[in-house]
Amino acid sequence: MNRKKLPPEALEIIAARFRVLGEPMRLRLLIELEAGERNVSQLVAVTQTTQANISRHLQTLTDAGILGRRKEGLKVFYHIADPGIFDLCEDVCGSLKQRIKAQSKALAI
Amino acid sequence: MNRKKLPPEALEIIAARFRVLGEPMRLRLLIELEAGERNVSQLVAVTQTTQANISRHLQTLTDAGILGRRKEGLKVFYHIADPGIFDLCEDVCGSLKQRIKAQSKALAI
DNA sequence: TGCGTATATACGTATGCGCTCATACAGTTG
DNA sequence: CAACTGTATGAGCGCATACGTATATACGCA
Repeated sequence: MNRKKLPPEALEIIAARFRVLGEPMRLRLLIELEAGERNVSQLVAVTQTTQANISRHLQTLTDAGILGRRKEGLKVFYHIADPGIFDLCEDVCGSLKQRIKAQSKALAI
Repeated sequence: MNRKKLPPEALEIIAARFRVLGEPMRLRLLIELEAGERNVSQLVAVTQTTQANISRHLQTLTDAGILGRRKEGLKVFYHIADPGIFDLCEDVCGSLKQRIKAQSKALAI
């Protein structure tokens, strides 16, 4: 890909995507939803924070196209709409592991 | 990978990694450095911002293990230390393209 | 040693965002 | 309709951080 040609707006869009994933609570929600769809109350119960907070994070993730929603009566079920997200996490984890390993070797631990 | 078992600290570390990539200016620097190592002045010239600002971003990227530095006299040359970063960007771009395509289809453009 | 250049850092400011509380909205049930 | 449950949202607070200005540090050279 011709990255050098990317205009500033494109960079901003890409950066925004990264920022969405830059919150532990949102990663927590994604991991929880990887096992299957959940409604808001279920997620609140698992994450031990406010329902308002969860709702906002879910909205952020949905706006980013990462989650999808489905209403069923009073409840709203969220699910992973872009599974590619987990490849990203995998890459990051791999990268981090490699760095830790290199540091360990450097310190001769 | 057993993501469900990831403790909060691990999530914070991963999120921090994403946050580092969540700034357009830093992405700009990474793209510039993809073509080869550059010193600070060269990067300042290309990015049209303050030298102080560039220095800080370079430090952030270096602390994250994404960049490496090499001093040569007065100049400090930075280079990509973790090329895996570009795979991440590639994934994000692919994900975004797919989403845009889906939206286009939905709107019958 | 003194001067100029390249880079880093201290400081203040502004902005964004995550969080909570309270409340509004939507849908179900009596 | 009233009462209740589940979810979204407005308002305000506090913190993190990107940015510019000014200054400090590191290095080469005369």
